[in-house]
Amino acid sequence: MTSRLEALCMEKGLKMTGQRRVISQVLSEADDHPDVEEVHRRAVQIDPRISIATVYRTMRLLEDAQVIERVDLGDGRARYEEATADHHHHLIDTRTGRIIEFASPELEAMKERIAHELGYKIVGHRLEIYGVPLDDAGDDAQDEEERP
Amino acid sequence: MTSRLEALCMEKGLKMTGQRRVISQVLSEADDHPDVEEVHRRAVQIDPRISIATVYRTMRLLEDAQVIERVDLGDGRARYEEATADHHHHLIDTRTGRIIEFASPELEAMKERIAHELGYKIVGHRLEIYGVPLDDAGDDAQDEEERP
DNA sequence: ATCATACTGAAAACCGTTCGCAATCCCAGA
DNA sequence: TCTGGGATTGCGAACGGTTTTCAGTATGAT
Repeated sequence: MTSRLEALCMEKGLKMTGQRRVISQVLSEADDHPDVEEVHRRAVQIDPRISIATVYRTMRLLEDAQVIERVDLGDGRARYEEATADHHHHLIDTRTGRIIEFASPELEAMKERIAHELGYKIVGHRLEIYGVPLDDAGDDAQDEEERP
Repeated sequence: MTSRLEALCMEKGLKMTGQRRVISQVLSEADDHPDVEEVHRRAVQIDPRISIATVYRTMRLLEDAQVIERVDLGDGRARYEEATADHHHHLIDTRTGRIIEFASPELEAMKERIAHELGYKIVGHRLEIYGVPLDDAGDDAQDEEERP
């Protein structure tokens, strides 16, 4: 069965090897933001003969083909998500590591305006919010020592 | 002569060694966002016997003491700036690498609101805008291939 | 001045990522 | 369907930024 991303790859004219098929499948099924190691872990479960180097190479390939997008969440390793048309950003739950995506047209407009005021045209941007759930934010939220 | 940051370090009760004094001086005089290697380069000019390991250690120390702040501009290495009371963000000129700081109370409020709507309390956040100058944005700005 | 303690330099270890190379695979063309 | 040759792979080595180890040194409280 050909996965969503595999179809996309073929559309883009990428040579479809067994490894790329497996990685595409893994990424199609992922609903989180896995890093390379995690993608490899999942890929190996489908076909044990996939090396981490190939995962690295394939992620870069898919990124260049704009099939996936790299997300730098400041934890020192690259994470990935499927490429989407709309710009969105991430709220990271510092307690659990959960990542919540959100979009805000107003925010986009405001950034656009700020850049313009500074004499610049935006070619890219990223916003990350680190937070703790409101309900249990009372205890150690104040001196939560994060190194984002 | 004791530099601004050196005074701050003493206030915080940090043991002031020769190396820390020099690094504090370098950071006090910096008006840009140097990475560790750059700080080391400048420090060595004042006292050649400072090792890069000490710079790494001192930067971490000063960061933990909230004397300086680490800025991750997505270029794979840590950059630093003096800690400030107000939250500000960075606009990076992708042509020249120039970094422009800016602050926007409205932006802060909007982020606060967004996080709140998602049920979160903000403990940290960062926004980076990558852009090109408006005046010469016409040529290759469209397909500027950045990997931020 | 003394001394325990914290700090330093140098080199090795680390971690995520990329590269070099020989072996292997994919697929356009026959 | 078979084949040839460029693209892709696995492995291990290399890489760049950062941290650590360890023996030697400097600091500042006494």
